[in-house]
Amino acid sequence: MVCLMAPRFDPASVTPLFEQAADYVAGQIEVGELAPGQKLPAERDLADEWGIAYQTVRRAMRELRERGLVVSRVGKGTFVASGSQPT
Amino acid sequence: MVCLMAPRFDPASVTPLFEQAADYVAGQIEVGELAPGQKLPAERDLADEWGIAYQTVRRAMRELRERGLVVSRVGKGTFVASGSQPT
DNA sequence: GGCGATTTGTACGTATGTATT
DNA sequence: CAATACATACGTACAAATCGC
Repeated sequence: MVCLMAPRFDPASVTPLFEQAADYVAGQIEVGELAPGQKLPAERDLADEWGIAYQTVRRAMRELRERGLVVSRVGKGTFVASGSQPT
Repeated sequence: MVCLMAPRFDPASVTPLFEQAADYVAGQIEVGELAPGQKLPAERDLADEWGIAYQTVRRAMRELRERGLVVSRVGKGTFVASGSQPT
């Protein structure tokens, strides 16, 4: 099971929460903590675990999708994209 | 067959729809209109009858489950919990 | 055992309203 | 005013369990 421990995002930071969240996941992928094909927790679960709003997680995931780092499918989940490895 | 007439929930109210729905069912149980062991209509049917979204009914049912008023089983349905009577 | 219908459960996608900064 | 964030609600797709045939 993928964990993605609570990374304590900072609401007071100049970088917005959705950016912090996206960068955090991107980092986990780069480091290899999240492997291609691996399923992420549900967005609403992440919202709960991270203590931020669902729509903020949505936006973070949108960022990651646009960067090609993850792929989402309705009814299935969000997965680390194939070819998102640190070479 | 259990009916649970359309109670005309108010989308403009400060109390959210899922809360209104949960309170409505809870009231029916308290009054004895719904007896322990009795099967509720399917969640999607309730959504239709009440004119609200399935996921909103889901959340109302979640509330009721957390209050111990109903029990749900996959493939079977949702039932009024034993010990949910008005004493 | 298989198949279809029923029903709850899970999950992403989208829209809107409100509050705060 | 605009961007961010939160909460609610609706829509849709996919999944698993149960039951009757």
